[in-house]
Amino acid sequence: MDSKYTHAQYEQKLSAFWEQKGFFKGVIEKDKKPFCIVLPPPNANADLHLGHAMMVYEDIMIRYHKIQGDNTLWVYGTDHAGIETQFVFEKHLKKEGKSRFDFERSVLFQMIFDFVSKNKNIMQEQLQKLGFGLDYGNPKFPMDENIVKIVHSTFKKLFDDGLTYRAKKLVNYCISCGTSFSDLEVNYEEKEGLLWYISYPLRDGNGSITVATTRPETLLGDTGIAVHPKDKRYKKLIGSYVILPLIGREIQIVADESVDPKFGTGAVKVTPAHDHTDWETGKKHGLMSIQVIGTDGKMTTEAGQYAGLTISKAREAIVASLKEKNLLVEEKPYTNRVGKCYRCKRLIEPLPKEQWFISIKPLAERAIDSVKKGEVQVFPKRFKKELIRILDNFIDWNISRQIVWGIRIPAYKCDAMKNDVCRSANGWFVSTTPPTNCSHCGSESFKQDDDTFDTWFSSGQWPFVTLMTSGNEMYNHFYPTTVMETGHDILRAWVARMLMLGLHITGKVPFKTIFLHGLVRDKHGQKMSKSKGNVVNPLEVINIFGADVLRASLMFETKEGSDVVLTDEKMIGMRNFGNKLWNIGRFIFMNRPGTINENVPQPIKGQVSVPKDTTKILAKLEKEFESVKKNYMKNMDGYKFGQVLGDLHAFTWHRFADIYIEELKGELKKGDEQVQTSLEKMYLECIVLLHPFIPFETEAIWQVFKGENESILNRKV
RNA sequence: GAAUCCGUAGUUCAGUUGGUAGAACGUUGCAUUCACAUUGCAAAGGUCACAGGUUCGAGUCCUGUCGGAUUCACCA
Repeated sequence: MDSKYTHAQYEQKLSAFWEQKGFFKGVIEKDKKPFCIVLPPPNANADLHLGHAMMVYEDIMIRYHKIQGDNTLWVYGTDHAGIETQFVFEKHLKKEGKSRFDFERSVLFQMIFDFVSKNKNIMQEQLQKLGFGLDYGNPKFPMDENIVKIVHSTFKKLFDDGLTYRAKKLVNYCISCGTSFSDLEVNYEEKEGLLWYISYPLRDGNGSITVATTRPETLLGDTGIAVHPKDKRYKKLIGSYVILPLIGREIQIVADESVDPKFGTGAVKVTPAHDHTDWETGKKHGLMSIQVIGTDGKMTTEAGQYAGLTISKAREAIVASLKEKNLLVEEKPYTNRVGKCYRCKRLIEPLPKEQWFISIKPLAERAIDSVKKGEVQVFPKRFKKELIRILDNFIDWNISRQIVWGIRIPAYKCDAMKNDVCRSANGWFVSTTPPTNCSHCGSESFKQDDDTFDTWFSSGQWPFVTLMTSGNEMYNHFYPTTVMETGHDILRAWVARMLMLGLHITGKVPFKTIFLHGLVRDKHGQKMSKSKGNVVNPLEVINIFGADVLRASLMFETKEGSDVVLTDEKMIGMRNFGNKLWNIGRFIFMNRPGTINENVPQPIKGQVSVPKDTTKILAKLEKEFESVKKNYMKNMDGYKFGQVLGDLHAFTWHRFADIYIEELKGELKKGDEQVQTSLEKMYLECIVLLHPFIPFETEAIWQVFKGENESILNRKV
């Protein structure tokens, strides 16, 4: 053995060894206890980052349970990450001076597909570098044909169960590009403009109320006025009506907490059809939504005498009329943030568009029930309350996305609408196979919804789609999965949805336990982000220190579920620990019976060497180790991995090496067989216990002692 | 604005139903023909954020204040 452990010499070799031996291949072993984790699929659009490295918790559990003799499966897959991937891909296109509008839908889809396929391979290599024992031979991707099929049938079931509906929602619409954009694609900029103060007369003739707005032209679509419920100025007006200037519509004054009494006059006009906040306010108070601006950028017929005018012309005309009628109280300069199209830089217009929604309530109730009953356990415990709160407040889920890169919604709209059934469904029908005619009236005139599913709609089905597509036997054996391990930041976006969809589609919880890890921070406690420039690249760390050091550093001195601080000092400490571990082995190995040790120390002159009671010392050590092992099992099963690594670190280094080996050093060197075999046995047991945390080095040590073709993962007990 | 978490040694963090304050790194001193200097031995270093309360006893439980972080909402 060398005097130092060098990771570069072993890591890649051992990754290949494990893969070639097929230790992590998904197979059913009926006589063993199943233990299954589904990997939170990384987005196949960029390099590995520390968030992925945190999934080391899963590898620890998989390796631990494999060593315990369970039938383990860690499902591998990547995610298409709809909007984000399309956004990343368009950045690449932009470098070539192109945009998505230069391509047909199908061509664009294929281009992104190819881009993602290439990235998927890179992602796999990088996960292997971390030592992750995934079932790489059976990768999953949402665009796989068999997965798309299940996602389609999930939608059909929800549709048939009456849990989907069509409703309007505001989208970020660009009039000049003629399409809507995701939130990612809207750039907010400061813009100097005016704030207009407009007077709305009260219906009962007792005065008026003045509102401030940056968009007077949307006045035509006003369906309410909102004030803060505690605002003394307006308290007595809540519930009364005003006459909408120029139009004459009677609209009500409502109280809403979201209004800031300090802004403008403390009273705001509510235009649900043309403003995101107003949309929410309108929904809360049951206000109508009247669309006065069309997708062509011109005023609609709802705008009465202003119909057909462009937005800016309408604004001028309306301000002029208000002035004339003495309803314009004031004009003040005002700078506000406006959304601009990232492509053409023009103003984004929030406009209502029909989309698919899922009724969450019945799904959420069932999910809450399963959490409360303990059908699904949550670690750390504090997130149980959080999860219930999230499910309780879950609003209906809009699953339509106006992008190409995604699973296209299998909903079709009939143009003919010949019979009543057809008309009652508004002409929509859902079919999991491409239809040839309308399922209501038989008409051949229909077209498919242009929209794709929200990414979370498919990833929300991930646990069961990945197992179902591996065959019925796999599904029956491994579902519900044992643990869902992920970051607590996606409890709402992902975990809650998996729970709801899993329960509705399969009738079972998708996982028995939820284990949540924290975020990685720098030494100042700051969240890592590219803009702060404090990002640690895991691939770099692996190059310098090795994957074992990265893994151990993420685990050492952390409490389950809390955030992790990753510093150079910690990584150096873990590297030193790895080296110590190696040298303990080296020392025991070089004193194996039969090996000649030339360095047997001579007794120092004048000092009487007292013979040691080695049996007694070894018994004491054995007793100490028994308690370490007992705590190990308890804490591993209780998800206290940081604690476990800390205990093993302290025991192997500061008890086993510093105290006992130091004490028995002389005996070991003199060739005391009992001492040597006892220490070697215990050392190798420690190596096995440490394997889930430090897989490469422990395996390398194992092979030194047991032979090159041997592995901790299939050792004979 | 709401919810949650956190505040313990110079630094990063443990502290498991309340019972004498712990580790790692750093610092200081000592040790080298020794498996390991990526080492060993030893030492110094804490009003447990602050103020109340419960208790025989509080780092731990309760209330409030201050400071930090995250998530959600919002910026007309």
